[in-house]
Amino acid sequence: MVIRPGASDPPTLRQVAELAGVSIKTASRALRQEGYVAPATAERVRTAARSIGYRVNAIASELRRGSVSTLVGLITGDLANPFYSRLARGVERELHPAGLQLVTGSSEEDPGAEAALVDALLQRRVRALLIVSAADDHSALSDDLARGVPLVFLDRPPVGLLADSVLIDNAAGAAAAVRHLIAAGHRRIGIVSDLSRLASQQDRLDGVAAAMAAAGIGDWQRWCRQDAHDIAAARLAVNDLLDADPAPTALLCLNNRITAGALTALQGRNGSATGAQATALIGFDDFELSELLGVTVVGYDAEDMGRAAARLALERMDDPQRAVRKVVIPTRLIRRGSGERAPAP
Amino acid sequence: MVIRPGASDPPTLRQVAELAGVSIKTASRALRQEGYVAPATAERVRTAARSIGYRVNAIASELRRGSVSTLVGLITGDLANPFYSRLARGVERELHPAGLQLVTGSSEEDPGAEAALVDALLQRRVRALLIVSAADDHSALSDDLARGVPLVFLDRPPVGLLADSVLIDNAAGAAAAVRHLIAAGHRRIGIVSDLSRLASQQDRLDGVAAAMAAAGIGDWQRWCRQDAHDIAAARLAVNDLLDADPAPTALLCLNNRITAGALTALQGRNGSATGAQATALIGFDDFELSELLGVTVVGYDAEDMGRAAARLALERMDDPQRAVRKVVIPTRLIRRGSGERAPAP
DNA sequence: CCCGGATGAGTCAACGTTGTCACTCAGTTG
DNA sequence: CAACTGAGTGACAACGTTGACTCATCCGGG
Repeated sequence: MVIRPGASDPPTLRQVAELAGVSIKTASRALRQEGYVAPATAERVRTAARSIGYRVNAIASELRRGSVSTLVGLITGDLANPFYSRLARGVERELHPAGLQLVTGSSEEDPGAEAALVDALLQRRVRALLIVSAADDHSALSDDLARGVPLVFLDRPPVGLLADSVLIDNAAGAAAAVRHLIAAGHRRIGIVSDLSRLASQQDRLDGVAAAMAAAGIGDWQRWCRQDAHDIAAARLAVNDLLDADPAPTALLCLNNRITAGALTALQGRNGSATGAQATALIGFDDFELSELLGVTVVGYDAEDMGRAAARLALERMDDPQRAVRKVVIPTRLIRRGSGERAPAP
Repeated sequence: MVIRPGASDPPTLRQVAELAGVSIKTASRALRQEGYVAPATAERVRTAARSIGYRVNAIASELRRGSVSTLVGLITGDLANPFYSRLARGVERELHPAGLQLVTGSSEEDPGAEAALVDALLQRRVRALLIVSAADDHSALSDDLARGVPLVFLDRPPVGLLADSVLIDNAAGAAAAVRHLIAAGHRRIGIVSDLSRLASQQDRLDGVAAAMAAAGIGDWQRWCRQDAHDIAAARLAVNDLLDADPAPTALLCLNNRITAGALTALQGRNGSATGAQATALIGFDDFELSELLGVTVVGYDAEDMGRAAARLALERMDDPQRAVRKVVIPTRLIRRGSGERAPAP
């Protein structure tokens, strides 16, 4: 036995009851305001509880009530990415009024780590699981889904599984951006995307392809660079594109990190990321200070995505049998200058 | 009784044991790799567990083992603020190898909401509680602290309580910024700060006062604006300052939101936030794209703060009796141009 | 050949709470 | 005045897991 001075066990209901001179059950009733307790007794119990700093043991309480916790799990790729943190805020704000709490975990985009997290959260009997998945197959979760654990896929659709999801209208947003650039006179448009295995990136590329095809541009893939997963890789990819001959006159960056990398690359070349002579630029995902930088983006409300996902989860808790739903978050082209530049003559 | 088709209870150890034809305890031993189980038996148990999708019930397990969860609580003001989300990432990265999980909650800077969150997390028997507190008194937590719950205060020090903390070297950072501006020739320096009740803001103002005094500048408070809690308020405050007569020739913004507001205000006035003729500017807190914008800042490593806090918590779990520690995160003046501009003639 | 230790397995209680049932005692009703 | 009602209270079991025991068997050494 290890002696840990200063570390004593928290008070239990039994101690409160003894102090108040009642049975455990009466103490429980008094604290939970169940009724059928004489006002004087209830007051004695409350005083006793306060005096020893009693707090119900949620672990015991949950076990007794059938192992249903008040926790909801959220798995993302990286807590510090503004997109994910806005998602998280939306989720949290929607859960809070329902008395639920958020447990977060980062997969760092690693399917193995993600599976381990899912497992840990389900062991903890979370009430629902919201997940921005890095995995390319989710059939392993079908048992849990069948068992009634609300499962909501965010940003990337479930594969091999029928579950609720909240997705961005990726293809439409990317297509609109391409059309916007083409309308400004561009024909050579550099496309930079993140990991090609991510469905969201694929969808954006599909949108690009559709818009290019509609405009009769066949060789766009010459100026397409994929798998730029961090800012540094994006910068390299953009520099590579701009060194091509002929170089693209416009850039479309398929997520916020890539846009940041592109801005850095452009600044390195022109001395200014936003100079009037610079290459036209549209970024997918809005970002802080994008307005200040005059960057045209394909925006959407990330916090609202989180809220929508949380709502889907809450609704499924109420009715496990309802039809599977897919919420599509619309995108909006926000013109700020960088996407409206005509190609250099 | 409510019928909820499709929602069945998750499998228990007892079911695994029955299926494998062993006792519950043997099943437990096999799954937990405790030893003293014949290889063939262990394999039968594992197969049974897999076939029915068994997952230990962490709630029951934790109760049995003394109500110690593997959760660590983190309370911040706003999940989506990049400062907090970096903190969270640091915490999470340090906790993960220790097998602990992060539960997050936002107080929205409201002491009442914060108290409710603390209560909920302690009811859940979190292993430790990390908190960026909006409250101005923490003596209510002394019971829990005495009971051995590791409590770590982040960014803002504990009041009325002796507990571990991780603080930024606010006064030194702010003083360095002021000295830097003075060295560039400025005498009228506008200061904009967030809620004055926050200790971190007070400390930064103390640093400002010290540096001003050392330079013999006595009337600096003329150009000091407080309680600018969001970007819009900061923009207003900065505009107000720049309309003063005489106007300040430099600005020091005491957090990241204020800097964003100031940049917006400057852009509104000059057409460009970074134009060479603009007012000099230094921001406290580094931010994404600050390099791109050429903004001089007082920076520090927020992720490292989170890691340090998590480490303090882990160490206190090992030794509840160790002396209270305060980790001070150093700041660094990062010169990017905006803080090096001389006053307009 | 018997004893001691290692191995494999099972029984039982307990963690702290809450749902169910049962009991007591006033007060009311017929 | 017996039967009934309901407020107030308590005893007990159970949630699912695991630690502390116990028990049987087998094997090697003295």
